[in-house]
Amino acid sequence: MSADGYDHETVERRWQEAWADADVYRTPDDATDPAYVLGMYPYPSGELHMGHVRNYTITDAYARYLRMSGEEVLHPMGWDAFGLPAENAAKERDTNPREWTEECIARMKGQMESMGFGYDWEREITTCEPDYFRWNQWLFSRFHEEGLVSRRDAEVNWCPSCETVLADEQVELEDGVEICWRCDTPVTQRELSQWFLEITRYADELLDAIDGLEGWPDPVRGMQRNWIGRQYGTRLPFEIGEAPGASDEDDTGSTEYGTVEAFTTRADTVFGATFFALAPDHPISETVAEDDPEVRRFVEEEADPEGDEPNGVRTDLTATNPVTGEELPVFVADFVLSDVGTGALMGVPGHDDRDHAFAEKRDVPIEPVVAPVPDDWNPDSGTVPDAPDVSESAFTDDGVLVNSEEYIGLESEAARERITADTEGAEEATQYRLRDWGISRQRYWGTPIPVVHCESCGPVMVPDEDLPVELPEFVNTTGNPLDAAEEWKETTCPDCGAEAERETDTMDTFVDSSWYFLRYVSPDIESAPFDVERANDWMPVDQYVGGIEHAVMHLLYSRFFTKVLADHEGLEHREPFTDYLAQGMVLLDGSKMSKSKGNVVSPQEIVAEYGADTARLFMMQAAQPERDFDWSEEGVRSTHAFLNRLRGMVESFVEDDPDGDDDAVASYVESEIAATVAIATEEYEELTFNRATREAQDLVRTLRQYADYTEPHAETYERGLAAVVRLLAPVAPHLTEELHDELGGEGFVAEADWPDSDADREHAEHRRRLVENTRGDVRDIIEVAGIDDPERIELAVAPDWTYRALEVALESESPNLIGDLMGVEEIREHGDAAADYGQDLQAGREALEPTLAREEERAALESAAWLIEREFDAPVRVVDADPDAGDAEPGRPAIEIVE
RNA sequence: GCGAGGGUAGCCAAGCGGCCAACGGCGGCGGACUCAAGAUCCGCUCUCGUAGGAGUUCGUGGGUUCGAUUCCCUCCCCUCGCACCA
Repeated sequence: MSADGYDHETVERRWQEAWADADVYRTPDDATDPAYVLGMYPYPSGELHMGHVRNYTITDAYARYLRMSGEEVLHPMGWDAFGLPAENAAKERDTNPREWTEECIARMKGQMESMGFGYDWEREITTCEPDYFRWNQWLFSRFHEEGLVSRRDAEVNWCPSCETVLADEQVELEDGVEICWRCDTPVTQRELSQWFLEITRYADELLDAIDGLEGWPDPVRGMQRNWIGRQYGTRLPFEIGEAPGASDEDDTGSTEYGTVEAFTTRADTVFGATFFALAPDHPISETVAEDDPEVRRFVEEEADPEGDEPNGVRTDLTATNPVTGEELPVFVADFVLSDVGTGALMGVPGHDDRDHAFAEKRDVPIEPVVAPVPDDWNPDSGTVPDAPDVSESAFTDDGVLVNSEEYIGLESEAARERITADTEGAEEATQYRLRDWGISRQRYWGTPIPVVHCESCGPVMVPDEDLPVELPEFVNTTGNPLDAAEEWKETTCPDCGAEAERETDTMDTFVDSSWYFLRYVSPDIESAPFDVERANDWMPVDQYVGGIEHAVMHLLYSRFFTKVLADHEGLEHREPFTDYLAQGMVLLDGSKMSKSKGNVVSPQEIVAEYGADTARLFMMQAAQPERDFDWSEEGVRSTHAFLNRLRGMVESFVEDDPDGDDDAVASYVESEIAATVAIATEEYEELTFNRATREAQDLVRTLRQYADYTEPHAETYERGLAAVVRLLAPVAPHLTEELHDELGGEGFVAEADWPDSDADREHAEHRRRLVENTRGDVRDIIEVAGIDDPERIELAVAPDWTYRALEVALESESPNLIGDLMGVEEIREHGDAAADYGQDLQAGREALEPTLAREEERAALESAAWLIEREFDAPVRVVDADPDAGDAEPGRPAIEIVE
């Protein structure tokens, strides 16, 4: 391939070295509020894949654009270096995670450099290094001090054979049985003491502040809102007791289980409650199960919270409806989840689909208590709509209350408020779907949780001066290697000095990534995780780019950390990322590239064959950054051909300076250069590199046609080439660096000034359209008239008065224009022509648009005449139309073709 | 089920009230250049017609409007996220 292309390898290496030598991408510590452009740091798997290349080309192109525009730029890179894959790889290869990770990082860093990504490597961070993760530990202690850390039991997936905890992704489903991915042993659930960060305390702010994240895509904002899932409702107290006669032992037990609160968003349906249900692991269910074999059997064997069918078993208990006083049967049911609401609910089969299904199955009464609002509903009329038929399916919308005693006739919303206010013990309550963040991981390759367990003091934080708690040497064992590291575990209690044991869990790696963007600001600081003052100046990240798969967790955790740091560590920003771009996927034949499917295009191979610039430019022009697109070998080749052509043009220009005149053609090219620069700049601002690069490519075509048509004016032509080189520099940095050099440019193009242009985009687009329309008209006429060989072509620009008339028409508000038009002397004097044109304007009134001014139009046509001459091989003249002929209009010259 | 985003010519894809038979690219066809191939350049590429022109189109069916690919509603399909969430 390089036989007919340039030697990209040499070119790329030359400039990569030159950039490194000159520290082009360094951001000095004394920079003032640099533009912070950041791509999500990668997990060091060892291979850069297309998704990475796309992600980092976007940030690199944007960072380069900003740098050329005169901004100071912060564009760092690092490694999300902790995580399970390294641990597994180490086991397989009989090495240790550290070595493995280091090798991967070295390899990927080399690949990044070969792509020409301009990072400030002085700011590189690696989360598995003690210099980094000690601050995870330090932050954990700060969170603890602020009461944002708690420890409680939680269920985890446990493999009895491997003796380890499994992440959800490591549990496979086979024939409905959850098994360990490694040894196929059925997975069990285990309660372990886990550490939690109390993100729920920030739930309201995390939710409400989403409204302010205007630079985030709406779907992501929606996903976060959804994830937090705030719901307003009512907490209702239900007295639980044994049903009369259910037990012959005693009659006193009607309140022996006390009050259970149930959360509901539909307090207006409380009169329709016909049963009450408890989660299988609710304390009362567990107590009942001890004596009631049926309940025990259900809890232990039948309950299937994952299944679609609502199952349940009736107990001997009843629950007293706090509003009606009615005694409701109590079920233990598997669709009631202990971590949703209070783990107990009132069942309203008439107005809830799931309750309806359950009621049918267990033969529980179904009562309608809310009716649809009638079309002609008048709340003051005293009439009450008929109750709906809910025997077949529930009516789940809000409506008007029926069968609800004193609340009959109220609309749902009002009824909820009244019922909540009137009922003793009821109160408004807010529910969240968001849970506290369990960060304990029973694994080796992570940040040790800095806690010591002392028999008398309990869990005690490791004092700051003893941080970091480093990892012991890796041992290949079945369970958690930290558990096996006896010597490491053994320590003394920081409080009482007694013998104690270290916490053997490590932190979720999302902790690492929740603040890494702050560490780049001052990667070497030894006294704090980050330099607060500098972070206040440099943060937030102005443009963040990364995969949509992190739309919830990583971004939410980062927002949470940022808010905590703002509240307690002097950070003056409450949000980490101003603008966030979720880049689309690179597909192959319409489906996601994946190793397991074997449909992968390796960036390394593309770079070897076509070069980094081709790979980068192809990706950026293929689609908008947020869109998925298909990888296409054809597209890559045509991109490569384009770069070669551009290089050829620059070379022949340098070898042999043209000496054409600064004529009309040159002025056309000149104005196209200005238009291209203006439009491409706007597109770069918007990160729509596909449109920006298309503009640059179109300009190359114009320049080529120019040189093809005539001997170009050297200065104009060179200005065009230089503009293209700069406009493409952010995306194809190596070749443009080379071409910049060949054109005699000073310094690096990477540091050159972004071209400026005083062209107005709208004006330029009008001009382009005028030229396009005129060419099309000429083409039509030649075709229709059957002209084989035109002798000359005349373009007659409409007379002055027509422009005046258009102007009047645009401003006029009267129902008929003609009067307004005829009120103007210079129009009226053109008699029939004016009347005709006036009719046209009136007819097309709603669709009128301003055009170029007459002189601009004339100049545009004169400078574009060569395109028509070139196409039809006949001389073109621009003339003034006969002022009374009426066949030319603004934006539409009259065309005469002489055969 | 709920929420979000989509469905445009052979394919990808822009347009998001009048310049729309609908930008651009790919593919296809024809031509120029070449000994030839490639690259490059110039046309054509919904249907009928030599052409003027006519007809049928922007998921489906309605509606608003002088006028809809563009706005509103119904339904169908696709993608993504959430989901026995009380």
